[in-house]
Amino acid sequence: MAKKELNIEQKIKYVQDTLFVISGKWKLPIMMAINSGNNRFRDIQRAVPNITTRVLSKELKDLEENRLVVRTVYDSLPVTVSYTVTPYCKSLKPMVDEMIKWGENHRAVLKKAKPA
Amino acid sequence: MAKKELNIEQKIKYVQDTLFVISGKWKLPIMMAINSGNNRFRDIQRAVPNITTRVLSKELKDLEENRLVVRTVYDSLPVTVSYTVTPYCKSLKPMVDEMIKWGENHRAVLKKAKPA
DNA sequence: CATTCTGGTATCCTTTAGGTAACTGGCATC
DNA sequence: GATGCCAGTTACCTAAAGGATACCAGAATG
Repeated sequence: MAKKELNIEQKIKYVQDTLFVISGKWKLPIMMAINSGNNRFRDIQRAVPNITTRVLSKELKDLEENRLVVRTVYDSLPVTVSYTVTPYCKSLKPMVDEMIKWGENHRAVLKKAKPA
Repeated sequence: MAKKELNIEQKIKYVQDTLFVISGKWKLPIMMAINSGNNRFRDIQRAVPNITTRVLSKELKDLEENRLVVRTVYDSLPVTVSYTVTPYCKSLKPMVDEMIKWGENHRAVLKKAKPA
Protein backbone atom coordinates (compact mmCIF):
# COMPACT_ATOMS: atom_id res chain seq x y z
CA MET A 1 0.00 0.00 0.00
CA ALA A 2 1.41 3.33 -1.06
CA LYS A 3 2.16 5.92 1.58
CA LYS A 4 -0.41 8.67 1.57
CA GLU A 5 1.00 11.86 0.17
CA LEU A 6 -1.60 14.56 0.48
CA ASN A 7 -1.41 17.65 -1.63
CA ILE A 8 -1.92 21.07 -0.17
CA GLU A 9 -5.56 21.35 -1.19
CA GLN A 10 -6.40 18.10 0.56
CA LYS A 11 -4.52 19.08 3.67
CA ILE A 12 -6.34 22.38 3.84
CA LYS A 13 -9.65 20.62 3.39
CA TYR A 14 -8.95 18.22 6.25
CA VAL A 15 -7.77 20.99 8.55
CA GLN A 16 -10.92 22.95 7.79
CA ASP A 17 -13.02 19.89 8.59
CA THR A 18 -11.29 19.57 11.93
CA LEU A 19 -11.60 23.27 12.64
CA PHE A 20 -15.28 23.04 11.92
CA VAL A 21 -15.83 20.32 14.52
CA ILE A 22 -13.79 21.94 17.29
CA SER A 23 -14.74 25.49 16.39
CA GLY A 24 -15.45 28.04 19.04
CA LYS A 25 -14.05 28.85 22.44
CA TRP A 26 -15.72 26.09 24.37
CA LYS A 27 -16.01 22.65 22.75
CA LEU A 28 -12.50 21.41 23.48
CA PRO A 29 -12.43 22.84 27.02
CA ILE A 30 -15.75 21.14 27.75
CA MET A 31 -14.57 17.78 26.44
CA MET A 32 -11.35 18.11 28.41
CA ALA A 33 -13.26 18.91 31.57
CA ILE A 34 -15.55 15.91 31.18
CA ASN A 35 -12.69 13.64 30.28
CA SER A 36 -10.83 14.62 33.42
CA GLY A 37 -13.64 13.51 35.66
CA ASN A 38 -16.15 16.33 35.71
CA ASN A 39 -19.33 14.56 34.73
CA ARG A 40 -22.07 16.64 36.29
CA PHE A 41 -23.38 19.81 34.66
CA ARG A 42 -22.35 22.11 37.48
CA ASP A 43 -18.99 20.39 37.83
CA ILE A 44 -18.27 20.99 34.17
CA GLN A 45 -19.35 24.58 34.55
CA ARG A 46 -16.98 25.03 37.48
CA ALA A 47 -14.14 23.36 35.63
CA VAL A 48 -14.48 25.56 32.56
CA PRO A 49 -13.84 29.12 33.72
CA ASN A 50 -16.35 31.78 32.75
CA ILE A 51 -18.73 29.66 30.73
CA THR A 52 -22.40 30.44 31.28
CA THR A 53 -25.15 27.87 31.75
CA ARG A 54 -26.76 28.92 28.53
CA VAL A 55 -23.64 28.36 26.47
CA LEU A 56 -22.68 25.16 28.27
CA SER A 57 -26.14 23.74 27.68
CA LYS A 58 -26.03 24.59 24.00
CA GLU A 59 -22.54 23.24 23.48
CA LEU A 60 -23.32 19.99 25.27
CA LYS A 61 -26.26 19.39 22.96
CA ASP A 62 -24.01 20.09 20.02
CA LEU A 63 -21.38 17.65 21.24
CA GLU A 64 -24.03 15.03 21.89
CA GLU A 65 -25.36 15.37 18.35
CA ASN A 66 -21.86 14.89 17.02
CA ARG A 67 -21.38 11.74 19.13
CA LEU A 68 -18.51 13.22 21.07
CA VAL A 69 -20.34 13.25 24.39
CA VAL A 70 -23.04 11.06 25.91
CA ARG A 71 -25.70 12.29 28.32
CA THR A 72 -27.11 9.82 30.80
CA VAL A 73 -29.96 10.47 33.20
CA TYR A 74 -30.00 8.37 36.35
CA ASP A 75 -33.44 7.78 37.74
CA SER A 76 -32.44 8.35 41.30
CA LEU A 77 -34.07 10.84 43.62
CA PRO A 78 -33.25 13.50 42.84
CA VAL A 79 -32.42 12.61 39.27
CA THR A 80 -28.78 13.06 38.41
CA VAL A 81 -27.38 13.71 34.97
CA SER A 82 -24.00 12.49 33.87
CA TYR A 83 -21.94 13.46 30.84
CA THR A 84 -19.19 11.24 29.51
CA VAL A 85 -16.93 11.42 26.48
CA THR A 86 -17.10 8.79 23.76
CA PRO A 87 -14.14 6.80 22.44
CA TYR A 88 -14.36 8.91 19.31
CA CYS A 89 -13.87 12.00 21.40
CA LYS A 90 -10.73 10.45 22.82
CA SER A 91 -9.28 10.22 19.34
CA LEU A 92 -8.80 13.97 19.57
CA LYS A 93 -6.21 13.52 22.31
CA PRO A 94 -3.02 13.66 20.22
CA MET A 95 -4.19 16.89 18.65
CA VAL A 96 -5.24 18.39 21.96
CA ASP A 97 -1.91 17.45 23.50
CA GLU A 98 -0.15 19.33 20.74
CA MET A 99 -2.39 22.31 21.31
CA ILE A 100 -1.58 22.28 25.02
CA LYS A 101 2.12 22.16 24.23
CA TRP A 102 1.91 24.98 21.74
CA GLY A 103 -0.20 27.16 24.01
CA GLU A 104 2.20 26.61 26.88
CA ASN A 105 5.16 27.56 24.75
CA HIS A 106 3.27 30.51 23.32
CA ARG A 107 2.75 31.96 26.79
CA ALA A 108 6.45 31.62 27.46
CA VAL A 109 7.24 33.36 24.18
CA LEU A 110 4.90 36.23 24.98
CA LYS A 111 6.40 36.57 28.44
CA LYS A 112 9.87 36.89 26.97
CA ALA A 113 8.83 39.27 24.22
CA LYS A 114 6.63 41.64 26.20
CA PRO A 115 8.81 42.95 29.08
CA ALA A 116 10.01 45.99 27.16
CA MET B 1 13.97 18.96 36.71
CA ALA B 2 10.51 17.74 37.54
CA LYS B 3 8.25 16.56 34.78
CA LYS B 4 5.53 19.05 34.07
CA GLU B 5 2.19 17.81 35.26
CA LEU B 6 -0.44 20.29 34.26
CA ASN B 7 -3.77 20.32 35.97
CA ILE B 8 -6.97 20.55 34.02
CA GLU B 9 -7.42 24.28 34.50
CA GLN B 10 -3.98 24.97 33.07
CA LYS B 11 -4.53 22.65 30.15
CA ILE B 12 -7.79 24.36 29.32
CA LYS B 13 -6.12 27.74 29.53
CA TYR B 14 -3.37 26.72 27.11
CA VAL B 15 -5.79 25.18 24.67
CA GLN B 16 -7.86 28.35 24.73
CA ASP B 17 -4.73 30.41 24.07
CA THR B 18 -3.97 28.24 21.06
CA LEU B 19 -7.54 28.37 19.82
CA PHE B 20 -7.43 32.13 20.09
CA VAL B 21 -4.40 32.39 17.81
CA ILE B 22 -5.60 29.94 15.17
CA SER B 23 -9.27 30.86 15.45
CA GLY B 24 -11.45 31.11 12.39
CA LYS B 25 -11.74 29.29 9.13
CA TRP B 26 -8.77 30.81 7.41
CA LYS B 27 -5.61 31.39 9.43
CA LEU B 28 -4.24 27.86 9.32
CA PRO B 29 -5.15 27.31 5.66
CA ILE B 30 -3.41 30.56 4.75
CA MET B 31 -0.26 29.66 6.63
CA MET B 32 -0.29 26.21 5.05
CA ALA B 33 -0.64 27.69 1.60
CA ILE B 34 2.24 30.10 2.11
CA ASN B 35 4.40 27.43 3.66
CA SER B 36 3.87 25.19 0.69
CA GLY B 37 5.24 27.75 -1.73
CA ASN B 38 2.45 30.17 -2.48
CA ASN B 39 4.02 33.48 -1.65
CA ARG B 40 2.13 35.98 -3.78
CA PHE B 41 -1.23 37.38 -2.78
CA ARG B 42 -3.09 35.95 -5.75
CA ASP B 43 -1.30 32.63 -5.44
CA ILE B 44 -2.41 32.31 -1.84
CA GLN B 45 -5.92 33.22 -2.84
CA ARG B 46 -5.92 30.54 -5.48
CA ALA B 47 -4.47 27.97 -3.10
CA VAL B 48 -7.09 28.59 -0.42
CA PRO B 49 -10.44 27.72 -1.98
CA ASN B 50 -13.24 30.26 -1.68
CA ILE B 51 -11.42 32.92 0.30
CA THR B 52 -12.18 36.48 -0.79
CA THR B 53 -9.62 39.25 -1.23
CA ARG B 54 -11.10 41.19 1.62
CA VAL B 55 -10.81 38.34 4.09
CA LEU B 56 -7.39 37.28 2.85
CA SER B 57 -6.11 40.82 3.21
CA LYS B 58 -7.45 41.13 6.73
CA GLU B 59 -6.15 37.76 7.85
CA LEU B 60 -2.70 38.40 6.44
CA LYS B 61 -2.47 41.62 8.43
CA ASP B 62 -3.53 39.72 11.51
CA LEU B 63 -0.92 37.04 10.96
CA GLU B 64 1.74 39.66 10.36
CA GLU B 65 0.89 41.38 13.63
CA ASN B 66 1.24 38.08 15.42
CA ARG B 67 4.64 37.45 13.83
CA LEU B 68 3.48 34.33 12.06
CA VAL B 69 3.88 35.75 8.57
CA VAL B 70 6.22 38.32 7.04
CA ARG B 71 5.30 40.64 4.21
CA THR B 72 8.06 41.83 1.92
CA VAL B 73 7.70 44.36 -0.87
CA TYR B 74 10.20 44.10 -3.70
CA ASP B 75 10.90 47.39 -5.37
CA SER B 76 10.84 45.99 -8.84
CA LEU B 77 8.65 47.27 -11.62
CA PRO B 78 5.91 46.45 -11.15
CA VAL B 79 6.32 46.03 -7.41
CA THR B 80 5.86 42.49 -6.23
CA VAL B 81 4.78 41.49 -2.74
CA SER B 82 5.88 38.28 -1.10
CA TYR B 83 4.54 36.57 2.00
CA THR B 84 6.59 34.05 3.95
CA VAL B 85 6.01 32.17 7.17
CA THR B 86 8.25 32.73 10.17
CA PRO B 87 10.08 30.00 12.09
CA TYR B 88 7.57 30.57 14.85
CA CYS B 89 4.79 29.73 12.45
CA LYS B 90 6.54 26.47 11.68
CA SER B 91 6.32 25.48 15.33
CA LEU B 92 2.62 24.89 14.66
CA LYS B 93 3.45 21.99 12.37
CA PRO B 94 3.06 19.08 14.82
CA MET B 95 -0.36 20.36 15.77
CA VAL B 96 -1.41 20.95 12.18
CA ASP B 97 -0.26 17.46 11.25
CA GLU B 98 -2.48 16.03 13.95
CA MET B 99 -5.36 18.13 12.68
CA ILE B 100 -4.84 16.83 9.16
CA LYS B 101 -4.80 13.26 10.44
CA TRP B 102 -7.93 13.74 12.48
CA GLY B 103 -9.80 15.47 9.70
CA GLU B 104 -8.85 12.74 7.27
CA ASN B 105 -10.07 10.05 9.62
CA HIS B 106 -13.20 12.04 10.40
CA ARG B 107 -14.18 12.07 6.72
CA ALA B 108 -13.73 8.32 6.60
CA VAL B 109 -15.89 7.93 9.69
CA LEU B 110 -18.63 10.06 8.22
CA LYS B 111 -18.49 8.14 4.98
CA LYS B 112 -18.98 4.87 6.82
CA ALA B 113 -21.71 6.20 9.06
CA LYS B 114 -23.80 8.06 6.53
CA PRO B 115 -24.70 5.47 3.81
CA ALA B 116 -27.95 4.44 5.47
C1' DC C 1 -39.19 28.58 56.30
C1' DA C 2 -35.27 30.84 53.92
C1' DT C 3 -31.45 29.62 51.44
C1' DT C 4 -28.74 26.68 48.48
C1' DC C 5 -27.95 23.04 45.50
C1' DT C 6 -29.34 20.54 41.09
C1' DG C 7 -29.97 20.82 35.69
C1' DG C 8 -31.15 23.41 33.05
C1' DT C 9 -34.71 27.36 29.83
C1' DA C 10 -36.15 31.78 28.17
C1' DT C 11 -35.20 36.58 26.65
C1' DC C 12 -32.62 39.85 25.18
C1' DC C 13 -28.57 41.94 23.52
C1' DT C 14 -23.76 42.87 21.54
C1' DT C 15 -19.86 41.52 19.08
C1' DT C 16 -17.45 39.39 15.59
C1' DA C 17 -16.63 36.65 11.62
C1' DG C 18 -17.29 36.42 7.33
C1' DG C 19 -19.53 37.33 2.70
C1' DT C 20 -20.86 40.60 -1.53
C1' DA C 21 -19.69 43.77 -4.54
C1' DA C 22 -17.60 47.62 -6.40
C1' DC C 23 -13.50 50.13 -7.16
C1' DT C 24 -8.45 51.80 -7.54
C1' DG C 25 -3.96 52.66 -10.04
C1' DG C 26 -0.17 51.00 -12.37
C1' DC C 27 1.67 47.91 -15.67
C1' DA C 28 1.30 44.49 -19.56
C1' DT C 29 -0.88 42.45 -23.31
C1' DC C 30 -3.74 41.93 -27.45
C1' DG D 1 -7.35 51.70 -26.56
C1' DA D 2 -9.88 47.90 -24.40
C1' DT D 3 -9.00 44.17 -21.55
C1' DG D 4 -6.76 41.79 -17.93
C1' DC D 5 -3.41 40.97 -14.06
C1' DC D 6 -1.61 42.45 -9.58
C1' DA D 7 -2.37 43.82 -4.72
C1' DG D 8 -5.22 45.22 -2.43
C1' DT D 9 -9.24 48.93 -0.14
C1' DT D 10 -13.85 50.52 0.93
C1' DA D 11 -18.58 50.28 2.26
C1' DC D 12 -22.33 47.56 3.39
C1' DC D 13 -24.71 43.60 5.23
C1' DT D 14 -26.05 39.02 7.53
C1' DA D 15 -25.64 35.14 10.42
C1' DA D 16 -23.79 33.16 14.16
C1' DA D 17 -21.40 33.09 18.47
C1' DG D 18 -21.40 34.34 22.73
C1' DG D 19 -22.66 37.12 27.05
C1' DA D 20 -26.09 39.03 30.78
C1' DT D 21 -29.77 38.21 33.42
C1' DA D 22 -33.65 36.14 35.21
C1' DC D 23 -36.18 32.30 36.11
C1' DC D 24 -38.03 27.35 36.99
C1' DA D 25 -39.10 22.95 39.95
C1' DG D 26 -37.54 19.70 43.22
C1' DA D 27 -34.66 18.34 47.01
C1' DA D 28 -31.57 19.18 50.84
C1' DT D 29 -29.65 22.03 54.51
C1' DG D 30 -29.58 25.10 58.30
